[in-house]
Amino acid sequence: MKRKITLKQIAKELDVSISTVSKALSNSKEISEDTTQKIQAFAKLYNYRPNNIALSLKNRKTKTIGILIPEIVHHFFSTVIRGIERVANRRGYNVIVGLSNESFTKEIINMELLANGSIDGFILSISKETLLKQDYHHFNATINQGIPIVMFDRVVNEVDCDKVIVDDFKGAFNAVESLIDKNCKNIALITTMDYVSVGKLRTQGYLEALEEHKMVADSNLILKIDDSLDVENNLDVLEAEIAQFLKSNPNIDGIFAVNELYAVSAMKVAKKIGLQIPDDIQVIGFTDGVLSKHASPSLTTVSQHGQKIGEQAANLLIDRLEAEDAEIDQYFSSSSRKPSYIKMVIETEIIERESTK
Amino acid sequence: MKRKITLKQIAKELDVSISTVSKALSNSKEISEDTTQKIQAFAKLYNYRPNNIALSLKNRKTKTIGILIPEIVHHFFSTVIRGIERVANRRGYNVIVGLSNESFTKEIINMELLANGSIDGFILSISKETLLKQDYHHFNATINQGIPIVMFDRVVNEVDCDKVIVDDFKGAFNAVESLIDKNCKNIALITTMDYVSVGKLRTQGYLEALEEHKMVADSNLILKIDDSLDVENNLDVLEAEIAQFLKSNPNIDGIFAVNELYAVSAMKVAKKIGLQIPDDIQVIGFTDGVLSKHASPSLTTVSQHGQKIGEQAANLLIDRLEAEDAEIDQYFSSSSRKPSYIKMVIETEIIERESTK
DNA sequence: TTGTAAGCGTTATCAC
DNA sequence: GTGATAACGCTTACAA
Repeated sequence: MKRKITLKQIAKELDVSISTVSKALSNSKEISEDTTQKIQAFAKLYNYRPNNIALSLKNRKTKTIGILIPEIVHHFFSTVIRGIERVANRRGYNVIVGLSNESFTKEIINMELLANGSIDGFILSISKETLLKQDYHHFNATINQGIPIVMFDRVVNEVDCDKVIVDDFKGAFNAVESLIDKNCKNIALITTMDYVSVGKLRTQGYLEALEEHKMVADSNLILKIDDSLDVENNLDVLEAEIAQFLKSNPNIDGIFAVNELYAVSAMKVAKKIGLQIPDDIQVIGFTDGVLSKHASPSLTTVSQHGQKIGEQAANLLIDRLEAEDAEIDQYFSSSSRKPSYIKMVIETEIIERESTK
Repeated sequence: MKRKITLKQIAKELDVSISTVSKALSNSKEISEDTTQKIQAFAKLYNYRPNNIALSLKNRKTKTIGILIPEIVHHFFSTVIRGIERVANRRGYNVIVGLSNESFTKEIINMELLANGSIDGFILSISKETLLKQDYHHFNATINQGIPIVMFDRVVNEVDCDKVIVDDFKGAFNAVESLIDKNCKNIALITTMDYVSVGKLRTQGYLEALEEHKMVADSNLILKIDDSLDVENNLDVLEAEIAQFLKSNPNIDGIFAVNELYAVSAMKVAKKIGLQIPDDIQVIGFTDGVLSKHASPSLTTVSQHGQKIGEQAANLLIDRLEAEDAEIDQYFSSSSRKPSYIKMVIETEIIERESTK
């Protein structure tokens, strides 16, 4: 077993100094043609690669991005990671992943762990518990330490940083409007509790669309799912709730659900109680995942373009990191004026499938 | 913006030496009660945290695991990551993710990138292109450098390392046997090309089960999908192929598919051509993902327990990493005898749902 | 009880 | 053209 070779060892073998080796390998013209040749050949032979950790320590930057998300077994989030990874890789960065598992404490622990030198900046989406607690001090603390953050999807005004979001409001608005266009008269909403900002915004989009079209919002047609039920693993509970809801509102002829699972479950229940989709009832979901594509009938959805979100977030973060560098080079000071942050909105798009006419 | 504080700064502020600070913070009893108190208070006030990178350099270990997988937008792989992250975190490790995107070259690049000091060991699943090329030198090179690897799911005999696999053969065998028990007489197989080892093993399980029950395998009943078609994004092609297959073999009354997508697509097609599931035709898939759970009818599958795979892989890797440490401590040499590797088999389990009787 | 110094692997500055 | 030295932040013999 041959451990990785270091500059020191090369220097010793070739009987030159470490700095000569270092310079030769970076093609410095301070070093003679001859020695450079010799050293490079030797290095190649022994497959020399500079040690990342040493470089990180020296340069005070790690060239790695910390991703902090609530959950990874999740189509949207993993799509975002793929986007981040893609541009990170292209721009010479690595990606280190932490999962908060929707927990406030785990979010903080993970954050502090990575902030101690392991990463140059964060891309994150806030955990539900944090949103509920409305305690964002750890984000601000991190930013104050000089570690930039880019938030995506679940973002919050209380933290001053770059953000990438989808237009949840407009996405929902368009979805509901499209149901109206398709002649739905009694459009139901299946949503989450309000503290999840995206749920809230989508609800608002729903309400606004109705209003815009002079339709009265009926609170009976709004079903708020208590997701503390861990619905993902209690499908029966979810379906029972929806069944109850549909039965007590037989006039419903359109459903807008704020996520894929709710939409698919609604279709399932609707079929069970004998409704034809899309003839008796039309359904649109939010988030374009595997479920939508493969459900039967396949589900019309509002696509969030997760990969694009990830790509934009990564570009935003890396741009900022590299701008910092430039600034330090130029002014020998990074503590100058307060930076202004960007809020980037990714357009949603309705993907028409079989669940609507 | 206050950058993170270092030992040096604390030392200067408190007018003591760096080593005194270091010792005080680690509660060394070399240092007087008094100074320890003072230093710890100060450190707490300024929220001192040791710099990970410096520690990594000093200790020559990073306490981070490199995960290298073909794809992240994938239920199985993300489940495995979740498992890895869980135990890694518990045992004080971080997780850095690289995606090969099924490409040989990207796998190598990623591997070399991370192997230069960024990680202590790898957990990986081999890309399709690598399997096709059968070129595994980069894995062996990494291991020879003293960086341990744990492979999972897509593994290969040519590389000597710890492995965690599911019993693809037995899983398939059991699935087919269960179809036989449920009175299927003409069981079809929908599988991948042979170079994907898991596809091959599952195919063997299918054949063996038939044989064991004195049923003759009919090559007409085996459909091999050419996944260079990028079937995931060409559902129509896939469904057309399956439709063709089912129509030309109307006697099929049971289907075993080596993945979820094939199974769900088969159900869709079957329904379209008027077959009742499970009455006319029963279906079992492999890999228990979201699709299976939410398909209608919901799909009976062979569950792979991805999270458990991840957990075992992480434990295996960390055990080995920490065993190395102990060895070095004991013998001042790690180049002793050749280690023996473990191949851990995770049992599969059939999850009965509506697609079988 | 405290401090000095070496070392982890690099690069950059400066001297020879 | 080459090499010594310092520095990145930390730990740990070893000296004082």
